[in-house]
Amino acid sequence: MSDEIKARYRALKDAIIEHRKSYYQDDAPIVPDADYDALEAELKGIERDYPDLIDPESPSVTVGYAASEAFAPVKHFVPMLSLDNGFSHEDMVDFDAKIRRFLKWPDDEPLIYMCEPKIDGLSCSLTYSEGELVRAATRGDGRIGEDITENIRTIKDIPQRLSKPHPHFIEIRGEVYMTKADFESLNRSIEASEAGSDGRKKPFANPRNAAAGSLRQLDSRITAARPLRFFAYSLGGIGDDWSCETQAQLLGTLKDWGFSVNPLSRVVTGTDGLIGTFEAIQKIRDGLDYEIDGVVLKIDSMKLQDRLGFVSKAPRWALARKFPAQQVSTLCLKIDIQVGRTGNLTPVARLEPVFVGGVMVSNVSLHNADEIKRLDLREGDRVIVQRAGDVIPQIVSIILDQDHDQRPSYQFPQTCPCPLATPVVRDQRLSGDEAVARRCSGEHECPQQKREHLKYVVSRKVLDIEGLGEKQIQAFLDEGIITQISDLYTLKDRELNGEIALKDRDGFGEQSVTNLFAAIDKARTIPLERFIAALGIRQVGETTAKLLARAYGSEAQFYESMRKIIMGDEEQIAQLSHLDQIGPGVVDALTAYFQDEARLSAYHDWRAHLTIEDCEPEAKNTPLSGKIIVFTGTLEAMTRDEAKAIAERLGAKVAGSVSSKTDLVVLGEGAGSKGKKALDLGLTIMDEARWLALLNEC
DNA sequence: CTACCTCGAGCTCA
DNA sequence: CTCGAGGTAG
Repeated sequence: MSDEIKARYRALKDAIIEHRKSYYQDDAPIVPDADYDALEAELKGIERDYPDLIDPESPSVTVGYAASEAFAPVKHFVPMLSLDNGFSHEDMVDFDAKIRRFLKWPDDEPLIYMCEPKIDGLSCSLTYSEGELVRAATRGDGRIGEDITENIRTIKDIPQRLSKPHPHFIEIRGEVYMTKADFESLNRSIEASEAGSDGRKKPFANPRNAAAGSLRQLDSRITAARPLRFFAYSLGGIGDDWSCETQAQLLGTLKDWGFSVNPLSRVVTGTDGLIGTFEAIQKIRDGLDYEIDGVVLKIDSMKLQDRLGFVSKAPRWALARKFPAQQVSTLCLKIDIQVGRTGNLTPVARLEPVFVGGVMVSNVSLHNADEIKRLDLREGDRVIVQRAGDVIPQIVSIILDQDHDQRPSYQFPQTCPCPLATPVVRDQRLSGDEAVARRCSGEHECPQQKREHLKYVVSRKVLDIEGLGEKQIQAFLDEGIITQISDLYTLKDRELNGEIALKDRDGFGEQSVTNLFAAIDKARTIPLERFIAALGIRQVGETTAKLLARAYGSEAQFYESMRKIIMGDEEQIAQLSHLDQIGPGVVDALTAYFQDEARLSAYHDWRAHLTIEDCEPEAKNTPLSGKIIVFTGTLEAMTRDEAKAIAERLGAKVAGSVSSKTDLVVLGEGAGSKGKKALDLGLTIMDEARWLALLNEC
């Protein structure tokens, strides 16, 4: 971080303090309010991007301007990652084996792990500057969370100030939770009071939701009245004046600083230790006064953690071993078919509502017809339901009762559930057999598909038209106010010339109409990738749309190329197929879309109302981006796996063998034929020392 | 998939 | 006060 930013930060801080003094104490402001606001905004921006700069005396910290600050986005200094999940002892053994392989760890030497109960609460990151709590944030997407500092300050388990000695800057991570006992008594008091002290009259569904709800409170006095607690368990960013050797040592230090750490955490040896501790914790689970959903296993040594690093979004050195999901039985009342925005048909089981894993479940996706066949599920069957992988409920099996055979086995409908009752079809796979998924053959004619498509188009992901939700869209379609996307853009004119009267509709008024028109006007300009995604071409979701947008750059290019492709232009087809991640399925889907007259005309109708922004090709940010690298021979400083992981993190691809497509060959000790081949092909070659030097540059 | 909080707007009744 | 919508969490 540059000294300029530090200097600017200090200057801003001093200026704001000065201005506040003159405003509040002398009642004689020396700058206009707007200028003052700009200073505060700039300070806030710097603090957001560089949390380690935050001075405990900062005006943003010392004065509680809570209301405007609540839930503002904050960047984590170090991202908050998720953990890989394990569901069996075997997964734990694999976890251990993978680490051994990666580290080339000697077979006769067990690894040391830390096992900690996995608290079922909300993860949270606390920033301390010079030992003072200056910022608390939710996890968010892992990179950017929400500012909940004022609410976190009300939690008695969390020290406002760290005991000494402490680093000058540190991010501490942990879990906010509520004990079962506190949850019960909170709910009792909510039920007892006519309208609770904070107005809430519905009891919470489970301790985690109670904790989550309490943290999202705008008025931190309400949060203060809720019995929240906190267990600290890890670090994010940290100043270089402090370090520790092991996770065990870290937990000890966290305790010294004044945090609660979970008393059940244990250092164990090897897979026997992992399994034993997991089982021990599982045994006492129900007796604990807080909910846990598994055990987190971590390599205890920080040095090894560093060497192991990360795979995509999760550390290689940790595993969340989950307890088996709770299972309950209930009745399957009915099997409905849902129509997706591209016409995919998904069966959904409607259940007699049942309490599983902390919530009432009444709908469960059945994914496809094969799943129903596998379960042999029939309407009226009793079923076993669980919430898998934390969230999504699923039907595990049916309970075979006497009447099961009497009930008709489930027949996937031959026609779409929509009023048009269009025939249901299955796509041909390239291999010749049929895909499992069924689809409505009505394409955009199908009213349900149309509704889903429109819902998607107005959603945040595409046009981001606020105020048009499910209800209104359904109503607009029902009454023919909108029949296709382009009708959105004529709403305003039609309102003005009296053709329609939105403002007289139920739930609409002067204001809603104004807001809606403003939102639609804003949606006249969209980026190419959103436009492509919004077309609702099968196989083309957000990821593929982005890929295509990058490849073609502009709508004109994209359209021109598609037009050529449907004419059978081999060159264009080849160009499209050669894009990374684009398979024949996507090519087919694009072809089908652009050959369909009706869809094409909807395309043009919509296009006519839009300004479509070109797509900038992504900047190559590291010297290794997109390069194909081959390692050969024995590397000294790191294992092959590590080298591969590092290279991939920098955007390179690692190949197993040398070819003319290879960009770079790294020669280790005793390199053989690959090195020779690379020489023959005249490729860029470097030894390990050069490679390490290159890494340092990245 | 469900639960929870917040917000804006409209509705209702004094 | 009630409703729909938007957003977050796991």
